[in-house]
Amino acid sequence: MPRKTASNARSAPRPAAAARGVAPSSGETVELPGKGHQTRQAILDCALQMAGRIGLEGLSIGVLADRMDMSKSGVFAHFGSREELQISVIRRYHSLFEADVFYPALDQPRGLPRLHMLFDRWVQQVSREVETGCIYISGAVEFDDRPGPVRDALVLMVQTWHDALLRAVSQAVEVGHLQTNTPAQLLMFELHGLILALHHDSRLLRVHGCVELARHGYRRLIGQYATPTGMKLLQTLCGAGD
Amino acid sequence: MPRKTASNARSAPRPAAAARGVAPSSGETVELPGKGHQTRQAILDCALQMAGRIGLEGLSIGVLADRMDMSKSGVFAHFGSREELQISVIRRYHSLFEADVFYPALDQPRGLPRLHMLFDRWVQQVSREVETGCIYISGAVEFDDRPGPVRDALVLMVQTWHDALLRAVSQAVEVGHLQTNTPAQLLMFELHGLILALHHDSRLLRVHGCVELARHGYRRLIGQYATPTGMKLLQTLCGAGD
DNA sequence: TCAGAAATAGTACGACCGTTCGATTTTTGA
DNA sequence: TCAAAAATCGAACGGTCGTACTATTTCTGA
Repeated sequence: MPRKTASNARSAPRPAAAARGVAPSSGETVELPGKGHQTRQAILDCALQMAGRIGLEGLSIGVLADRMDMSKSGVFAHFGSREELQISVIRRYHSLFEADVFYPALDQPRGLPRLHMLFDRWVQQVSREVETGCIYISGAVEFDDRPGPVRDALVLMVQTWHDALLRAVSQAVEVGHLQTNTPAQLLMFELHGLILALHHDSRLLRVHGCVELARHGYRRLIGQYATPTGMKLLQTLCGAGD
Repeated sequence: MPRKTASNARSAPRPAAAARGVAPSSGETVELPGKGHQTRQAILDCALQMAGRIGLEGLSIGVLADRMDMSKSGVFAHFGSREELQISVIRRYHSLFEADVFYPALDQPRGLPRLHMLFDRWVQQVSREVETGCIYISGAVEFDDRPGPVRDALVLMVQTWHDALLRAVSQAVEVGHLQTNTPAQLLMFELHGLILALHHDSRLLRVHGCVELARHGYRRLIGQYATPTGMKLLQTLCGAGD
């Protein structure tokens, strides 16, 4: 394979319009790179949906091409390798996750209100059964024992999200909604556990009302660490009941 | 494919020694079905290890045959189909799980002592990083969207284990270690979440000390529902320090 | 011991996989 | 408008997969 290497190195980063145009002259909705970018996004959306059902490892360029009414090589050219496709799917999920879960919560004031919205939207994201499953969770299981760039990309995204959540917890302590001796890392661990159990029970066991279980767990958890100020807020945020 | 169907129906349930000899004349360690059973078990152990790393979907009969120094068809004949192999692996994991986690805890008295040992051994089982990963957890993610006999088998095993754990919680209430108003289902959900978070953080993020996080979470969780009697027991079981 | 049964090997098939490469169509910008 | 560039196609390759079928070896029990 003498010339294959050179050719491969060329085709991988080059294909289609890879650059992210961030500042087009006319407006943000007009894509800078032209039509290639559009189809690439469409392919990614389709791939994301597939990956949510059968996993990143189950992604097949051939099946993807069929669903897109394109040729295999046409789809392939946008990514240059299956690995790049998988990474791109992860990145796409990340940006959708940010848009649906993270950014909206920034409008809430720091402390429990923001933390509450982060968790609430996280729950919604994970419990949407009809739609795309959570790539973070399925990817974690698929790639925890598979070193390589895909795993690296996944770890980066998950870590970023966890860091953001941990920051929200710390802020809740700073503004006096949670007690100063709150073990932030443990709290994060437990919140994450609630989400994972929700994912498991809703998708595998099809348990009825597991969304409520996750929410109750959250209330109990936060209630244990909340200051009096935080408790009042918590009751307002969660509505009536226990 | 006229005669293929008949031949297929024959080869699937027949191959090797399928029957489970439960009462051999000489002793329990002497296998009834002969040599076929031995190699079948050896294949399953190898497959279990592979599945723990790359998942049940990643299992390949060819690779399995290589590792066993056998021919593909030789391995294949023991199961009749890939699906049967996957199901057999799940069953094997289940019986190992029972032996390592469930049965030892039955020696403990009902209530918190037994529940504690169940959770403790569950933690150990999941956090063994070098060894086989947890098939329940990886299988759940792989098959939650894939109907079929493999999924059915998996759900059955997981459900059985959850039921057993729920029984242990109920008993802890009955013997007065946990308060009578303990929400058993929620407690189960939270315990399960701790395990899932442990699995995630130890394997994907490689977080140091996440076993301790899971144990702390457990202590906090049980502590919240424990009666005074239960609290004393809990402190004894967990050792010193909060 | 020796025939019948069980276990294993060998080979082949068709399907799908990711990837390459040259040809062709479509889009783009001066 | 028209040539250059980008996007897409079509065909083919080597590889792996699960499975079927036949032949051979190994075990087992009367």
